[in-house]
Amino acid sequence: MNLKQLSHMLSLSQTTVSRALNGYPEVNEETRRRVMDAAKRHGYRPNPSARRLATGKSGMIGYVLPTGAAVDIDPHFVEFLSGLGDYARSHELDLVLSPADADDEETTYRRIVANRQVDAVYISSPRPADKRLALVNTLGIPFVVHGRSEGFDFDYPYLDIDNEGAFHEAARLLVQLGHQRLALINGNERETFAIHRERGMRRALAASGLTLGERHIRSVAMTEENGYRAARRLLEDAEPPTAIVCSSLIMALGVVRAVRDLGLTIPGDLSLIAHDDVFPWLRPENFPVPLSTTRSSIRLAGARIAERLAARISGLEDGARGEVWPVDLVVRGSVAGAPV
Amino acid sequence: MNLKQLSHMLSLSQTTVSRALNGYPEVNEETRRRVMDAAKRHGYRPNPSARRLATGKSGMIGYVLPTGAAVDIDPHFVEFLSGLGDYARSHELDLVLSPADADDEETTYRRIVANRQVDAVYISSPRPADKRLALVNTLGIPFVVHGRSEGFDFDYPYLDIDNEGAFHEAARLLVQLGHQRLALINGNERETFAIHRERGMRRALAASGLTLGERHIRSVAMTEENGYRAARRLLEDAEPPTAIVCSSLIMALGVVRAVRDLGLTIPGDLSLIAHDDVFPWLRPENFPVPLSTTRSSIRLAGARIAERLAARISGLEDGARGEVWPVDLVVRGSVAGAPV
DNA sequence: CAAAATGGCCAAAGCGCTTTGGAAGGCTCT
DNA sequence: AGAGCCTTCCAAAGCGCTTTGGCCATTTTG
Repeated sequence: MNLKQLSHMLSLSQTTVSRALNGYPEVNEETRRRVMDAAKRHGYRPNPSARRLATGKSGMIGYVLPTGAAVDIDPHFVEFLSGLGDYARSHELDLVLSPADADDEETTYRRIVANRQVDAVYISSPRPADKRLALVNTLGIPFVVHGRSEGFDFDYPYLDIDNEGAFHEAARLLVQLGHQRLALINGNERETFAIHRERGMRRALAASGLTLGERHIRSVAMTEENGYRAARRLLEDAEPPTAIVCSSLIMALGVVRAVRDLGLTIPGDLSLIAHDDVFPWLRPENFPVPLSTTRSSIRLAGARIAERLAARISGLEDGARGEVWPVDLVVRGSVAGAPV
Repeated sequence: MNLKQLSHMLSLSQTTVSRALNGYPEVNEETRRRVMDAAKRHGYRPNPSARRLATGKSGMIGYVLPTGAAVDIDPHFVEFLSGLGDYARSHELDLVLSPADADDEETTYRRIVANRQVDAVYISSPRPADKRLALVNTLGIPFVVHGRSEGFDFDYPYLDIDNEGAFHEAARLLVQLGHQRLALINGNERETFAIHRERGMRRALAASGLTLGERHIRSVAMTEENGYRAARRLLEDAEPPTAIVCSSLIMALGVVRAVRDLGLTIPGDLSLIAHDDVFPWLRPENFPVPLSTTRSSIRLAGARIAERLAARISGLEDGARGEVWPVDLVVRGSVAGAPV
């Protein structure tokens, strides 16, 4: 059933039927009702390919997926996707993933924009002065960034959590509990979120005249193994930290293992706070010692980003509105006063 | 730059240029070269929307993503996606995720087929007599199943690992080490892979006159917490198992925690083998006691599925070829002879 | 009361490809 | 020499929508 057939059986022109269906004003309400009714009764659905060709709109949102033999997709991605799906499902919005060589995403961005394959894109894990941002900005496709970049002379729409504030609060608590030597096990130091977390922590320490020595920062990919290694190096140092703040739950698993291997205890010898993106399959309260966390659901962020992308596509949102979500600090058994 | 312009500047008809570009035989090799050359020089790329409208082919593969407030996307999905991307990247194949209400995926399947949004789909985590399989089979869209179903009177193309064999081998090893009471912590019992694993284990036990009691099987969603709970119930039983086979690394984390909480040790009091899908962020060799595993890279499976989907789209593969990959049994410190 | 504005509809021209149904020219073959 | 056959190319007809420009009848306006 296509438009031609439908309009013929209604004895109307394609124009009128099309307009009626798409809510244009220049059609009689009575006629519109007739059309709507017939369309529903015959299960008419406009052919998206044809509509795309005519309008240039695809009704899909895009994501360029960096891939490569040495590239692992972040497990957080799945949670983000759940959130995106939560929103997209009820709006018949599809998501197209375009795999790209991680060393050359630009080609792919250009392709999907030139081909008008998607109406909007989102960008995740941005870095300062991230090229992708500058690119999509000049390409003129609607987008929303999950996270923040830095060092641009233009504004852009984003959704980020208050990483700096979160780690500031975490460190502040530890300092108040008497800890003097704190350490940070961070994610990739080139990503903005990691920079912000470090900044927040430094700020909290500085407020009490403390500093974060180079030896007390480790920036690594977020795996259990890296968490373990980082913790070992920190704890086997001549001046080991008495508290660690850690950028992910998965790394925290490694930290806990290292602590155990060294015959230390949490929170007796070491206080630990980690950031929790809220995975259904790994929960901080179930750690051997319930883990204190800075918590922010990445799934909710996914849903919100989908919502904003949809809004930007339909013109309901414009401008460069940045949105920063506060982060909860949830205190559990893994923090205690500094050992004496 | 579109076909019209290109053909005009070559003083050729659109027909000829189109044919030259798409490798049809009825065009002079000399002309074809000229066309190819000009196309490359001017960076001509056929408009996919137009091509879609004309041919009905989209050049994309689809996946219906079950979502819902109570539905979590499997973290394995991300690894699978990495593999898919490994192949798709070099073939300019995009993946479109269509979020669907987990209780009604049929509507979405019908939509994407009716709309010709994708050229092929893949189906994951099938159950016996899975409705989706019957559906796509009748809808007539090319597909490949990741995993296997059961109880159909038609064959279908799939890629699966030898779950039954893997768990058979794992259990056989444990029996040979003298274990008499084995337990299984499985995934969702309604999914085929879980059924196969249980079957494999039962077969191994039966071969030695042993059985797997109802109390010694737990089927749960694969989270750390569920692994913990299942292990506690098993180990606090009047007749606790001396060995556990576990369907995922994440659940194994919970098992290890339970063992510890109960003051037991691995492998002294309990031998443990888990299935490893090969996550970059959690590796069995880094468990407190290196974990024995049945191992199969889900990422490689993703790449292979993408390859087969592409082959089916282009007609290089047809029929209902099923492909079953063997699974490695990797023995590490977590298994030992049964306690005396 | 003529002129202008409005409401409701339509025919046809795109959108940029692929594909059908020739057609022209050169060749071989009887 | 004419029929028949390749080879190589082309004009034009889709694919199924949206949108432009206009038409007619009715209503409003000065």
